[in-house]
Amino acid sequence: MTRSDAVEKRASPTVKRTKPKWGNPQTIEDQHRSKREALFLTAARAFNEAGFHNTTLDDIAARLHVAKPTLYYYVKNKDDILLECHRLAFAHMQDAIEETKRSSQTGMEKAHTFLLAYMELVCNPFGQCIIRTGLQPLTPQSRAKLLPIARRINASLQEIIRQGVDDGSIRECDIKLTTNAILGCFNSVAFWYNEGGTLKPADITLKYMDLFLDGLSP
Amino acid sequence: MTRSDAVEKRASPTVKRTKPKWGNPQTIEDQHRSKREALFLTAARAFNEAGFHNTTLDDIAARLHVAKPTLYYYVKNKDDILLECHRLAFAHMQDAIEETKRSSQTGMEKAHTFLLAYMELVCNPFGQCIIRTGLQPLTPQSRAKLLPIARRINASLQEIIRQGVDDGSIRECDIKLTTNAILGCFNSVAFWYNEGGTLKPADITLKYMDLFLDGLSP
DNA sequence: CCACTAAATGACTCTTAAGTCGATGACTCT
DNA sequence: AGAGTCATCGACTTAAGAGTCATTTAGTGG
Repeated sequence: MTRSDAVEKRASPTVKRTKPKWGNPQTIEDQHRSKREALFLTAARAFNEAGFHNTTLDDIAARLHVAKPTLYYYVKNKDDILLECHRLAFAHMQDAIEETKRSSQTGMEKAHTFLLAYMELVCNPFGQCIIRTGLQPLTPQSRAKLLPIARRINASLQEIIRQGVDDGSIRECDIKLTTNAILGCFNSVAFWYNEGGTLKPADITLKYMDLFLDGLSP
Repeated sequence: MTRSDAVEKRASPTVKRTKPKWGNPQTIEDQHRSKREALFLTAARAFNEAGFHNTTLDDIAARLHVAKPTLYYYVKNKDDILLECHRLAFAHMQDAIEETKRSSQTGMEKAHTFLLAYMELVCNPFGQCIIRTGLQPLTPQSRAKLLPIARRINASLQEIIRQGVDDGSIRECDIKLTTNAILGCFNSVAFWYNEGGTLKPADITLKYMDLFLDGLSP
C-alpha cells in the first residue's frame, strides 16, 4: 500500500478531531465513543454477513478504512467486540422489560409491548448478531456474563404469559413451552429479515401475534 | 503416548475386522461404512456440544479413540464431515416429503405428518447440527449443494399449507410468513431438546400443533 | 515553534489446527 | 511362509489469523 493510499483511507470515514478544549473535553471523548460504536456496528454487520469465524479483524479494519492495530486502540480483542455487540443488543431489551414490569396492562397487552421490542431487537444488526452468531464463539467468561441476561428475557416473557393466563387474557397453556415457541419463532426472523424491505418489525410482530392468538384453524 | 496405550485405544470401539472372503465381500464394506457413520455421528455430537469451530479434528479422533490421520482414511476433510452430517439429516426428510406428496389427506393432516418428521429431524444429532452449526462454516461449493434441499423443505411446507387453505382445513393466512414462523419455531427446539428427557419429539409436535391451531386467545 | 497527547500503522511474533506422508502393524488368501 | 491389502499412526509441513510493539503522524495549547 502506498503512502497516499493510506492517507486517503484515513481521510474518509474517520471523523476529524475537533478542538479538545480543556473547558469542554466532552467533544473528544464523544469522538472516541462514536468511533467505538462505528466499530461495533461494522463488526456486527460483517459477522451477520459472513459469520464470526469467517470475519477477520483485517476484514473489519478494511471496512473502516483503517489498519488492524488501530482496532486494538478501541477494543481489547475479538472476543471483546462480539461481547460488546451482544451487550448493546440486550440493552435495548432492558427498557422494554422494565416498562412491562411497571405498567398495569393485561398480560396480553404486555406481551404485545414486549414482543414488539423483541422483534425490533431481532431485526437490528446487533440483535441479528446475537441470534446468528450466538454465544458459542465467546470465551466461557464472556458467555457467563451474557447468559443471565438471556435467561432474564425468557423469564420475563414467561412471567408475562403467566399473568395473562391468570387475568384471563390468555388461555390456559404450558407456559415454558409456549414461551420457547414464541421466542424461537421471533428469533428466526433474524435469518430472513431485510432492512430494505417493505415489511417492518412492527408489521411482522402484528402478523405473528395474530397467528399465535387466533391460530390456523378455520 | 506409550505403545500399550495405543493398542488399548485401538481395541475399544473399533470393530474387529471379520473375514472379508471374496465370496462375501459385503462384510468388509459394511465395516467401512459403519465406521464412517460412527465418525459422522461422533462429529455431529461434538459440533453440537462445542460448536464447529471449537471442535478440532483431534477432538473427534480422540472421541473415536483414533489418531487424526485415520479420519482422513474415511473422509476428505473437515468440510466434508459437516457436509455429510447435513446430507444424512436431510435424507430423513426426503421420505416425509414424498409421502405427503403422494397421500390424499387434507392439508391439515399432511401438515401433521410433515411436521412430525421435521421435529424428529430437529431432535436428532444430525438435524441439530444443521440448525446449530448452519451452512456458514461450509465452503461455498458445499453450501451450494445443500441450499436447494433446504429450500425444498420450506417449499414443501408452503405447498401443504396452501393446499390446506384451499381445502378449507386451514384458515386464510399469509402462506410464506406462516411457513417461516412454523419452521423457525420448530427449529428452535434443536437448542433445548434433551435426548434423555421425558418430552419426546412426538409430544412436542402435538403441543406445538395445538398452539398453532387453536392459538392463545381464551 | 515546541512539547504533548491522541491516533494510527508497518512489520513483526506466536499459536493453533488443518492437512500430508512414509512407515508399520494386522489380517487374509494362496 | 510370503504376498498383498486394509487400516492406522507419529511426525511433519503449512497457512491463517490473532495479537504486539516501536515508531510515526496530526492536531492542540502554551
